[in-house]
Amino acid sequence: MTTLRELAIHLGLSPATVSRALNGFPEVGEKTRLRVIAAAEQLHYRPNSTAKKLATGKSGMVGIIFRAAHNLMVDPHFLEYLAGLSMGLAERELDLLLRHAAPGAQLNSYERLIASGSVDGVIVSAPEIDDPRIAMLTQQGFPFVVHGRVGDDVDHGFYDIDNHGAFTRATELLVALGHRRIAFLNGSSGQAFAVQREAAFRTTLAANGIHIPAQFVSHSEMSEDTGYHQASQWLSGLHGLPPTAFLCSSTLITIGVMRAAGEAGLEIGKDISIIAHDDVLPHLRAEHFSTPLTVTRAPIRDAGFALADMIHQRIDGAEPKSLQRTAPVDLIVRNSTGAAPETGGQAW
Amino acid sequence: MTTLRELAIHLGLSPATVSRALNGFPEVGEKTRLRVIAAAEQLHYRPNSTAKKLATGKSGMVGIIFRAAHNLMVDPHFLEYLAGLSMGLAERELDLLLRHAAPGAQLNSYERLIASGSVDGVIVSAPEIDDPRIAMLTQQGFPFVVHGRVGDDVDHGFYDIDNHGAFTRATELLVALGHRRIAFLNGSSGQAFAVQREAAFRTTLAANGIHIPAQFVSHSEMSEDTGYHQASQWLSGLHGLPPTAFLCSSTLITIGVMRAAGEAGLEIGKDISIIAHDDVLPHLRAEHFSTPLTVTRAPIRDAGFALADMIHQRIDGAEPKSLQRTAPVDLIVRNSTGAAPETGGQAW
DNA sequence: TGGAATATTCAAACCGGTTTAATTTTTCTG
DNA sequence: CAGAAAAATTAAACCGGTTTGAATATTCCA
Repeated sequence: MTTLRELAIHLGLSPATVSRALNGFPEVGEKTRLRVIAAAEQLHYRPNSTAKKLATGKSGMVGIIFRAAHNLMVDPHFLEYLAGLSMGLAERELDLLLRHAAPGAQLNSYERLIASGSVDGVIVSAPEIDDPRIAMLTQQGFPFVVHGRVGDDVDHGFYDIDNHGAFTRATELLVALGHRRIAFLNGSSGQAFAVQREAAFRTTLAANGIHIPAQFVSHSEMSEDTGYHQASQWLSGLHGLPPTAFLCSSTLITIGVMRAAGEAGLEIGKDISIIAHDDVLPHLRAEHFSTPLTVTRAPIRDAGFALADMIHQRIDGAEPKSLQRTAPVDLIVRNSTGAAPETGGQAW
Repeated sequence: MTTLRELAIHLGLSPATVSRALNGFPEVGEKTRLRVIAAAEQLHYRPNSTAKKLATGKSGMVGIIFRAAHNLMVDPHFLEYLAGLSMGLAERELDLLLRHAAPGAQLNSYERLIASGSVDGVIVSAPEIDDPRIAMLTQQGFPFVVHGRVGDDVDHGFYDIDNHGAFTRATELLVALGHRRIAFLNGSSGQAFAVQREAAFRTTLAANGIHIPAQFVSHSEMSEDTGYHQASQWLSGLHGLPPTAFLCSSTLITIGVMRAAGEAGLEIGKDISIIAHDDVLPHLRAEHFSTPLTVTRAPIRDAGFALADMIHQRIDGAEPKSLQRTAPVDLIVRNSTGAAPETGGQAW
């Protein structure tokens, strides 16, 4: 490994000039700069990133805590998100520091990460409404951006999709199709997005004079399993008349719902309608399901990409308030929705 | 941010002693050590990781290049793998540096990563048979381990599953069930694992006197889409008699195959048999498919976990040859396999 | 109690860059 | 061509730790 000093000696220059030449400072003579660059190239000189970090005080890294545990399923959406994030960061010459922390150790893990100076900024994912991580980061004044919105007037950067608009339109569509018994399979109750979606759902139904009993709104981790079990239970009719429509917070849940519907002998789009929110997992394309799904669509990869830009700007001193973005969501009608069956007229 | 120097002044000690006290060196007096630790605690002292890295020459990080591109699907297996890796690394106080690089820029990206001194070691994923990354890393003498085996007698650490054994047994099962027309949906032809699996497949068939025409072995990215298209084509009969059994290199491919079979009106496990390799994606459980799948099973998360230990040992100077492990694979028979239909007796 | 052996502590160099302040070289002006 | 201004270069300090080699305290033994 060639060091800057060696390179300087080789050129008969001082380290200071070499450093400046390589970093494009204007006070270096043009002929000198070319000489330095050529020599650096020839000797395969690569500045030691650690030394650079120490001297500049910038680590060139953005941290993200990977919430996982031995028996915990990791959310596949996270990968798409990570893809967007790492691509966006790479374009800005930033690296991603990925550290694992068990669910209970999240806050402490963020604290240690920033106190050690390993990263210039962090990304907060899957925030809850009064997320302690956000409180801590705000209090410390450390650069961060959030994936998701936890309030209308916050002092940090965030990227979110228009959950309210999306779930309002989805609910309106079902109502327009004559559905009166609509069950909602939502994400975990603490999650900010789940709260927004449920508010949109309830508001829209209330505006149409429809009441949904509490037991027909479920909150759980979004997986095929939970979708299957919840839908099976509802369709069994043991807890009241079965729903005629399902609103699902993810396509993963929907696979389970479709399995349950299939076992119950129901035809999707006819006996039962389904709308899912599609974060766009490339290997799980809602348009290719046995019944192509009606969805509210917003690629989660875009979120990662946008957040990469935001954290970069934030690190460079941009005002948090200027880094708040809510992306629109498309409602795409396909075959999984249809008019409510005649037997569906009776409300809960 | 408290620095070591400040802490030393506060204690009336030299930085050297404080450093030693905190790092557990034996030459520090016991009472001094306690005093230092208490003060560090009280002043919330956290050693600056960058400075530590520069002084020790160890970055405490392991690099991995994330192969992605704007229009490129990222393999969902990668997330499970990453989960295992980051958990294993966290246990060893190592962080993961994740950097994106487009498919064509992989080698250069690895070179820059190691030349900059950002990481102490790297993980090589999805190797091909004569992988230039492996050649480069070997030549540079840089610590690395590989996920997958590229040869029988190599000089680097690796973790692989017993692809040969798994696909031998899977093929034997199909043959024993009377199948003579077995199609194979394999991974991309360059991939090391795909080569191993195909060798096992062909060897086993040859031992049983069965010949499979080249067009019934496909090589592609493993997704639902490719599985669907390939299986549809084969089942159409345009390219020869349709297969009576499918061997699939992933459960993702299998979803597509099942869709194609459904559209062709075939009952899985009766009209047609399927065996998949299951890397165990928690949100896509083969035992929960509409027809529970017969699989060769090896959780890919285990690979990440094992590789974390290996790269740690390698960084600490372990011999590469001592870090080579091949994990066994279970064959689990469920409902997607059955006796070949009478019409299936004719070989290709 | 003196001197050697042992246990602690410290000053200073070092890791490999960046950056400030000072110095030397070159160019411009009268 | 002298002197001032501008351009180019450098020495040295610095980022915040670790580590070597020397110095100081303490303990041990005769």
